[in-house]
Amino acid sequence: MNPTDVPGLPPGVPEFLVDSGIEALYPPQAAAVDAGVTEGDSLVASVPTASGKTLVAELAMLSSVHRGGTALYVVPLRALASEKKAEFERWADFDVEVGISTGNYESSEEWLSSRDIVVATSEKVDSLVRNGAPWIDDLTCVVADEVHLVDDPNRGPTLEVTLAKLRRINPDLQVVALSATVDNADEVADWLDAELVKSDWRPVDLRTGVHYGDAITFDDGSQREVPVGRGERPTAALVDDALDDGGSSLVFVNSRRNAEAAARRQADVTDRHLTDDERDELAALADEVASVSETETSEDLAAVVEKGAAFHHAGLSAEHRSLVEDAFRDRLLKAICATPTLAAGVNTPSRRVIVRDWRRYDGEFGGMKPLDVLEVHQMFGRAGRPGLDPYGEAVLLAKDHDTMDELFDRYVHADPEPVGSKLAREPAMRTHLLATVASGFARTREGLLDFLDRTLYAAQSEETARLESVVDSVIEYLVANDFVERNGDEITATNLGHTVSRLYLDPMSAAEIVDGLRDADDPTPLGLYHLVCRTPDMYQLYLKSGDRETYTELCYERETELLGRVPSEFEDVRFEEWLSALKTAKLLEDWASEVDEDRITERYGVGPGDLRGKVDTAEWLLGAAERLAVELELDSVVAVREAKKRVEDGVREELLDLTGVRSVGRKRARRLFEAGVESRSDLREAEKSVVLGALRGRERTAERILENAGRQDPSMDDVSAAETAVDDGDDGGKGETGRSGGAGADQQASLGDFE
DNA sequence: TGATTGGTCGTATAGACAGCATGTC
DNA sequence: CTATACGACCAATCA
Repeated sequence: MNPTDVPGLPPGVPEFLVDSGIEALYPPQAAAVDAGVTEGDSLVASVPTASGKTLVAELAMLSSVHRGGTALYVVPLRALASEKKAEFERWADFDVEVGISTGNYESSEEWLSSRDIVVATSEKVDSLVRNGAPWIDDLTCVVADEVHLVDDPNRGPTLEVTLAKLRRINPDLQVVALSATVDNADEVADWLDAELVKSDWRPVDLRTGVHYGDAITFDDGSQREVPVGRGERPTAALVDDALDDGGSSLVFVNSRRNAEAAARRQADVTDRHLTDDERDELAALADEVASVSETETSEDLAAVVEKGAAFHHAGLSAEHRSLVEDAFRDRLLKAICATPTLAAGVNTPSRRVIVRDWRRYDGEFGGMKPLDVLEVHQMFGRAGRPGLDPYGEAVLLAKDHDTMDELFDRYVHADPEPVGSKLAREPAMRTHLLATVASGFARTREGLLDFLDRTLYAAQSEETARLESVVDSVIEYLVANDFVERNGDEITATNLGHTVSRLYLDPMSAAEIVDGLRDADDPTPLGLYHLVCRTPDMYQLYLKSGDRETYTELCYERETELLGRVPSEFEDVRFEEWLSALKTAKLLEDWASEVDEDRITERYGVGPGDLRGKVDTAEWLLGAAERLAVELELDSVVAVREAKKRVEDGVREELLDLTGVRSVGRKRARRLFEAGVESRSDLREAEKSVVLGALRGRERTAERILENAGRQDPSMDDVSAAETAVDDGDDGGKGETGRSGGAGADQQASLGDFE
């Protein structure tokens, strides 16, 4: 089928497709068109990664827009949202405008409602529905990307419920669900009243196999010799072998530490294959990587990047990740060693994929648990770059013959697991039942059950008894915590319940916060950080060896600051969790006390990405706590707001006025303060030479800051920097800056003890 | 003698959405 | 209750 044969597209689009090299549709794409995706019919496409799913979605959305509608593209990750938005912007010439809406970035409200295509995460869509965004009612087409994630215990139910709500709001809505190949795609299609297109077709040949001894054995029985030298590791031999053919490698391992260690070893291999030009480019890239942050992670990454390899995991900052991903896509980096993040994230295809570790530690399982077939197949799916590689290879590693047989059975010749709804789990129910009541989708127990009948859970499950019993116990919980009220049969959300639903909080988090704040007289930042850290919406840090003692001690030392009653050290299982929350809270307190980033990452054994993540979540939760305090007219509002501002800017109290000035962050604010410029008004009146000195003689920066502070004459012409007492950043590892009295001083004492 | 190999022991274990209102060094 | 790999350390072995 040719693009010109596709009905329903805006004029010019088929020709545009042909011009951009798409002369014939891939078979699954043609099947989707035959099933009516461009004529408003719903569809489930269960096809391999990189087999042209995105074009199917684009055809559906373009045709829907052409008929005068608007489309929504739902993704599981923020990074994917920006990737897709950029991709869809190629339709700008056809008057199709694209907007984006995620937690950290959003096109403005009225602008968004004028878009033809909006890209958003499933949580954001859920939140938009809860907050009654008007344009949601006018949608004509929704695309759900990676719909197999309904199986995810944490986030799957959100996708499931959101799709159910969108369909209820608009019964004529066209739903296009894109899925990896799963066993029971037909059930998903039944649920969505959609046609099913199922295919194994791939544009680039994929060969999967197992390496054992000195060769890879592929699924078709063929072999490729890849001898492993004496003392050499199989992974290194495979990376080397791929490079001999001019191909890159993507290695999946099961822990961050392994990713970093393996990347160091691979770097020695990739280093041997570099041209002089590549070496220059890599040196520049390494500099860029190193300058992202002054942390060990940054240095370690730069050290391997220089040799053409990299590691990739969630401890990296967003900048690190995109630098690595882009350079790998540009074929500058020859090998990446990654945790499973990469398999689910943005598009990073590679000639060869090596799944080195196929088991991962799982605390609940109590040991090393084999990865799901679906997960491994997702990794396999990264092999082969369309248009660049003649074929892709995915290889598992076996160290003995039995393992080889097992891997063939378990992964190479196996079908992926069926996906199943996780909606009946209580944490998911808590959030979604409250939201369903609060946004008026149901007003009674029966109404709730009726709504739930539209979900995948109901479509998959014969008996509803389990669902009913979870619903009942969750209603009890919501009533007991004053989120909903019962009047006879009717269930309505209280004001508090409405607020919690709109804030997108887990009701259990809200209950914890409300309890803690009610108990609080004059809460300290640490007390508030601990409060939000022990909610289920915050992932806590692990306790490492020795941490138990450290934080038990800290817990007693600062017991008066902690909100609520400390669980008993000896009787209560919650004590452990209380300590992890304390460790996490302490990290936030360090951050809000201007401890350097590298100091924090080292002290808590986390990466810069984790630090950002914790700070981000704390910001969100403290913002929510502030709103709750306002709602309940509690005295702690001011204390919460200040604690929030301090994590947001990463500074002590006395710098908050300065960091309120645009382009002044934690570093510059501290330098200015130390030079005697202590507030926004000081900035307007201070001696210019002092300001310039504090800013290390950066004239442009100084001018910008003075201007932002509202100074009349910001010009730095003819001003020379004054000497300042501030030491110059290279502070010999002493992260804690600032000793000036006020609120900071009493905290300083315990900080010292903590070392 | 120094380099390489081989054993034990201790230790640590993937990921990341959301409100609101704007912007680091 | 459940596993495994890595790195650090130290001892044994070989050129």
